[in-house]
Amino acid sequence: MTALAHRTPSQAAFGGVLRSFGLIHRVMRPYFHQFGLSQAQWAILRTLHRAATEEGRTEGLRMMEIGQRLLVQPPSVTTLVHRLVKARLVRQVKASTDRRGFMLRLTPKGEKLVNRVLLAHHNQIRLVMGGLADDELPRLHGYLERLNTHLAALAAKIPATLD
Amino acid sequence: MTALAHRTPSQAAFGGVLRSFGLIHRVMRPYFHQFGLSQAQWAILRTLHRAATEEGRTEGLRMMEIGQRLLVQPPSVTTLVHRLVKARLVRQVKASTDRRGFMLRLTPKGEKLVNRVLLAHHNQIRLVMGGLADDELPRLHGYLERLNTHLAALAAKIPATLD
DNA sequence: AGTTGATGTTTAGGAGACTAATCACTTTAC
DNA sequence: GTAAAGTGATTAGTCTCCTAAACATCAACT
Repeated sequence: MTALAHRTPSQAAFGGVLRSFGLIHRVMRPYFHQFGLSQAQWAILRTLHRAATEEGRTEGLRMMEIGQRLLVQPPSVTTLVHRLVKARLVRQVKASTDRRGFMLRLTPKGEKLVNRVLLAHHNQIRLVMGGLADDELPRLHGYLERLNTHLAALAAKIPATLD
Repeated sequence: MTALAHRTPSQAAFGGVLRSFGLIHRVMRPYFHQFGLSQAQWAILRTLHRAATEEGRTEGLRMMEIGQRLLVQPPSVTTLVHRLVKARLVRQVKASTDRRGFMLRLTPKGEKLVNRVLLAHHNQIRLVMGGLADDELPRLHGYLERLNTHLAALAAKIPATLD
């Protein structure tokens, strides 16, 4: 009918990101389920593992830090971590200097599970991203990185307008 | 420590998509909130509007069809639509031929709201995707389209293995 | 020392997503 | 024409995420 039926480049790319996420979620859910994990739970385990092995944060991470890295609010971290603690994959270590909070670390059981997942992860991610050629992946990543920098600035600005 | 700390191109691009989605969600939530909508509710209204105006589906869409288009399972559609019906934005029309289901259409109030959102939408999406130049957006979209085709094939294959 | 304010986490309540099971109808097959 | 299989939608129960409000502790100022 009208010529406005066509989507602009912005809208097409925007929709592409949303759809990619939805499809990735669909593919990754059964994968994580193999290990008895959800995507959100894996994200926390991986974050703790990375902090310990790649950043030397042997004392662990605070709840808040995890939330910031995963773009998730504190209450979400609370319940998620609570389940992981019950499953003996994560433990809370009292910080002697500040009795409000504590540090989160992987238990030996948690580390073992993370290593088991990591063994399969390389191939799984390659499978998921297999629609693109080796020289295209860095370009896609480059676009997304710049988009994400822009989005982070936008996201940081918006809550301030509600004051 | 180890050389394995670096992420592969697949992992970097994969993480980029997840982060883009998270940041987009953060930016779009308050935007939709202006109109009293959530992102999921808007997706349904927009889907019904597109079907009616661009596809000539004046009779409306079935619950199932909405779920398929939005990559969402039937129970999610049920509760979401129920709220929109209560808000008088959507109505269920009995299909005379099949008494199991019904067709969903926008009410006049719903159409008015969709048009009001669409007025702002162009600019909002441009703002969100503003981190990229005009000639980059189609390239990003191209990559995502091919990725999504690949992912859709993967997603279609996986549930079959559970039979 | 004692309020005041800032910070870290939890609680309460709600929306959106899922799976598995159920209900209501249609269609198919005997 | 009735039983069986299939299809459209809902219910029940769980998980993840949110905002707003409470709670607990720390820091700072008088």
